[in-house]
Amino acid sequence: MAEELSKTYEPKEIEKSSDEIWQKGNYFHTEPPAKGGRSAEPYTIVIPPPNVTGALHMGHAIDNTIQDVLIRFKRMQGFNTLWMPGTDHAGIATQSVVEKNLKAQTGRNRHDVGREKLVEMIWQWKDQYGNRILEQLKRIGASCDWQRTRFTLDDMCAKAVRHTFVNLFKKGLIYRGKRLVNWDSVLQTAVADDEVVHKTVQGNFWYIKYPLADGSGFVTIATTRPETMLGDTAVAVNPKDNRAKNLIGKQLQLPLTGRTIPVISDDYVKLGEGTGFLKVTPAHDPNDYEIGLRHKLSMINILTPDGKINENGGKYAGMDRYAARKAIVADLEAQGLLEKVEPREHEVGHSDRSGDIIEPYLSDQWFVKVEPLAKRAIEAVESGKVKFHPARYAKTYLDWLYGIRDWCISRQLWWGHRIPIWYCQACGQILTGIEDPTECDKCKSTDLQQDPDVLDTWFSSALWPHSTLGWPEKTEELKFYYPTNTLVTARDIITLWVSRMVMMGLENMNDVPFTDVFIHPTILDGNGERMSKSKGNGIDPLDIIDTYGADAMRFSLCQMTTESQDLKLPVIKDEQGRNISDKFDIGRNFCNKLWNASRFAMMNLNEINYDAFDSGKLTITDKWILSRLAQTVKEVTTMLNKFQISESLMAIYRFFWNDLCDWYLEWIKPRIKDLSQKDAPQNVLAFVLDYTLRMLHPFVPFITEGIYQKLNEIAPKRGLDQAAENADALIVAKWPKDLDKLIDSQIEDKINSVQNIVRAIREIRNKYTVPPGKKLTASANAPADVSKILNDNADLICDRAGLEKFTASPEQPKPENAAAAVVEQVQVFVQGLIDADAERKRLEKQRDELLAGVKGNESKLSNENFVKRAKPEVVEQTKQRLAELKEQLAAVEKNLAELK
RNA sequence: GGGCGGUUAGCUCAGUUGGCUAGAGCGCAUGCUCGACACGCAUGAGGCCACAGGUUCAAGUCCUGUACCGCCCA
Repeated sequence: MAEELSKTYEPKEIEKSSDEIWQKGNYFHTEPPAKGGRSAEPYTIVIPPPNVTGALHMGHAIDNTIQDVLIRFKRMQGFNTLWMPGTDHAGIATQSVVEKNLKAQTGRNRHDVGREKLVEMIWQWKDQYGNRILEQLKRIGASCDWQRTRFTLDDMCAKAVRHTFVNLFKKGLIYRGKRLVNWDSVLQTAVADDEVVHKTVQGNFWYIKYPLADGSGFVTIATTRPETMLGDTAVAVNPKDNRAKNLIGKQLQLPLTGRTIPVISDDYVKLGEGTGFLKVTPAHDPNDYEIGLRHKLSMINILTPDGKINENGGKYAGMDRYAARKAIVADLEAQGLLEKVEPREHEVGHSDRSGDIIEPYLSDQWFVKVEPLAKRAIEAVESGKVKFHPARYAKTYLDWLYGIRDWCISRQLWWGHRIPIWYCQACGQILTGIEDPTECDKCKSTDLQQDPDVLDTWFSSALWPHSTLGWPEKTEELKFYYPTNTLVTARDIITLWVSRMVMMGLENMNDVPFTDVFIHPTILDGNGERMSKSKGNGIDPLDIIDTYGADAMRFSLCQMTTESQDLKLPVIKDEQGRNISDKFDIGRNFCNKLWNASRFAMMNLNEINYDAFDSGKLTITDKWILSRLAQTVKEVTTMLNKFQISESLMAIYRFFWNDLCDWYLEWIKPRIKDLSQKDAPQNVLAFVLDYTLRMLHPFVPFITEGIYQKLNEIAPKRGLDQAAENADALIVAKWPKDLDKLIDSQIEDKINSVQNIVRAIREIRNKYTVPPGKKLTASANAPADVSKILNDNADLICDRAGLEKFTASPEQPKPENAAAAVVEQVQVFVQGLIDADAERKRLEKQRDELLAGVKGNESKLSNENFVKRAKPEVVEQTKQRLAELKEQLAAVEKNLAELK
């Protein structure tokens, strides 16, 4: 005999026991059919690899909950499902954490300890904290195939990176060039465009005079970065600028340097803006760089890698760039060349990682020539091979790819995939290869030196969907699971990662990496701000799990996953001072309700006898709940396939709470205790509970698994026409299907009428504050067909409305001292209630509402154009509606008149 | 500067291709310890759908503009 469920829902216990069941059954693991796996259609998701030394935050929680919902749904539908987990080495983030620690603990920097030692330290750090986040993901129930966990720096991924680099290099798609890069002077590395955040800062516009070399006057330029004048190689004007036209070609004396520079004309200078004269510093400004190329200007670098002025800065050499700015301004002022200073707000790029102001900096970098790759990636989305959900995000992706620029892939870091390029020290030849070269293929020298830089982390992440499956080897996994199906991620990563995966997938595999991209909302705090550690407004998912339970958190997150782009979670503090949010109440309340409804079921299913059950003898309520179940299954299945996470969950919520708990469970209470009647409601209840658990399982896996196990003990045989196949565990139970034959709209209409009568009577009871235990008598005046339905189901009405007697008939007059209500075509009379004032108030309110409805519909119908142009069925509907309203109005008015 | 969103009940959000009296959860009010559940039950109050125009018989929904908020790209 199975024991009863505990009185209150204890998430911790059930999370533990359910997880044990899943581990024991090894249900998360999968193999392709060629290696003994289930032969079924594949369904694959690759996890967006979180930072290996990161910690779980709400973004991970929602992202991975959604992936788990999809994977569990597809697993139950019978697909051979693979959810590939893993982590990303996060080059800059990880290295800078270790460097910071090193500095704090020993005062040394990376150059003090050297490359080999530092990399060793980072690996140690990774071994200590790496996978912490994966352990955390397990707590939210992520059913990843953990046996396949990958890391972007592991051998399998490294091999893919090497092959990709060499292939692209040989195709001429990787090249080295001197380019202006975004330079982070603190981390001393180039960073990608997308690692630069633009912030508005308060600065100045310095107006500086540049004298003409012939002494005939001067021109004035304005700049926010006066120190860059040390690298100026021209001053530009717009060719159509009449004031400046005659100066084109003349020489200027560049102050503080002793150099002369020409005045040139270039369209880039906008007419009528600023002073009309633009200083050109090709080595330290992207626009000036373009101008420099057009006019073949020399490019003078004035900075050292750590942000100081270099030897080209004359007397300012060695000064920090901001100290130099002060000194230069002071010197200009002393020489009378500073015209004025204006405070000015302007945009300045800051490093996402170090926070330092980014300097455009001319240096040798490796680039991927992206255009040919981008072309195919654009085509993949435009042709519909890759679909975004919601569809509007395709535009973000396409806009970025249309305007794409070459991708700087080298990083001056030590943590990452080292660039597989060697320079021959004897002849300068550049070598690469799948294997490390030992001698120069040109001069046979063995004096080779590898490029010190590593690759951008996104380079390896871009390969994730195929590298994790074993590419370049033609593994069974790769053959079976690639292309994957769905990628679930946030919108801020569409350009950075999604587009690059599509490009690389097409390049290496000649096929897209996934067919659907689901973009979920970004989680913000109650003020609409991004959650972050520094702001202290972040919510830790583990705190939520401790407070509410993992299922409650999942439920709430899914319930909030609509098509909106942001998801606000107002933050409150709990007693321990932790950040939580009462938005999770809905999930906790739901889980508690599910637990208790199941408890009720278990308490009443002990004597269940499947063999005595005759599905031909179902009552109207049995048929009704089965119809509602079938309808819900249909909707949920459709919606989940369209990524409508919230809508599908809420459909189950409404079915479970508003149909099953509010009505069906109450209606069967008397029957289930009656030995002569109990077989039908018990078996229907077991069946409905079973199927409800199945539908809910992807969303709230722990609690549903726990309840399912109990159900298997208590009611091992269950089903309708035949006993259903029970699974050992809910996680591998079959997703409900083929229930459409149970949908019966006539029965649903009948029960709906019954419910409306019950609600009307309850309203009267409430208005008259009738004690809940007091039984009343009620009657109804209704057309013959409706009367029949109501009389047939009088016991259902009496049970739920607290009546001892209910009868309906077309001739029923209003009894003395009765309160009256009008519902659809029915007048309900509740006897023995005699508060004329309250009654009048209630009826007058209803009369006013009806009157408004009548007027509205009448005015529509008196409009010729409406009758003429609206669709006939709409006109017909309106007429019918008006007739109904008028009828109800008449009934209400009659009742009002009789009150006097 | 360019692009994409958002603005609906006190709060957080739904609202399919325009068409019954615009919905949910939380919160609020009133009444409820009847053997599943007070993390609950019943009932109720609460909306100029940001603003201004336009299209249409009909606009929360489509179009134009304005304001504010957010994100992405430069």
